[in-house]
Amino acid sequence: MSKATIEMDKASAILKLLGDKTRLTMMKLLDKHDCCVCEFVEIFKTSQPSISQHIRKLRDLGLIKEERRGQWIFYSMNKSHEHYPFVQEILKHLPNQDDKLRELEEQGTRITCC
Amino acid sequence: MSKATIEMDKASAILKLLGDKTRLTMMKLLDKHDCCVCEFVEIFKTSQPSISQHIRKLRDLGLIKEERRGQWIFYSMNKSHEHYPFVQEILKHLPNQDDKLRELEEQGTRITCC
DNA sequence: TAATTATATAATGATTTGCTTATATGAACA
DNA sequence: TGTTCATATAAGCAAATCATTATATAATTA
Repeated sequence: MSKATIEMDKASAILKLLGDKTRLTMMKLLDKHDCCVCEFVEIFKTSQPSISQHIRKLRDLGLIKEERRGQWIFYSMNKSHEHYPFVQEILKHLPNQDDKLRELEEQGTRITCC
Repeated sequence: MSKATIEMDKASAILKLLGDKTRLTMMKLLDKHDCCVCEFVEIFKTSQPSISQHIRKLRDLGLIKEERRGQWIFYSMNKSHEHYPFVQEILKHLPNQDDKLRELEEQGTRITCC
């Protein structure tokens, strides 16, 4: 029997995390691309600890996965999360954020770092 | 031309409001029923000012409408809000909350008040 | 093995949030 | 017209949030 609905506690916790512009943009990006911390630092023009803390919240809820590749740690959407369909539905309504990654590529920042 | 996506600022602001269990439940209820403040006070077992403040936030973003009916002020979903489809999509994933209103009816609280 | 790079965690502080109590407003009714 | 009822607003406070700086950890490279 498939899970049609989410408990209210779970739903509000997820929405709370997505209710921050930085995290919401991260999630939109992660839905299509794996990213590492240094890329987010570049994109959001903020400190590395700040990014790490946003990531931790998303990871604590299991929404994203972590994978070390050598020196770097890559994050990706956890598409097998119980409530990924819910998250995906939300992300679908948001404008594509790929321009942010394209900027990095143009700067060479993407390649340099990861 | 229909608006397919929401600006990130707008989306995160909406999600932030929905990221609170009380407001999320209110919205789920309001999607099907008009309610007045006193009903919410009963349902959420909290103070009237607390409910009023949650309502104000939802109203400030234009997500709900206010209508005075004599002594009472009724709130309802603003279904013509630019981003109502987005909100509705989210609410669709949540469990029905009608039992909360049914309880009020059984207590007589719903009828008494409104 | 020492220095560097990428990231996480800890500690701190300013801001925001969400509640509470107290008070104001506005309609209804006796 | 004064009292009551429903709601809003104001003020105050504790807890949560989000950034920052400082430090720790773990892999890489010289």
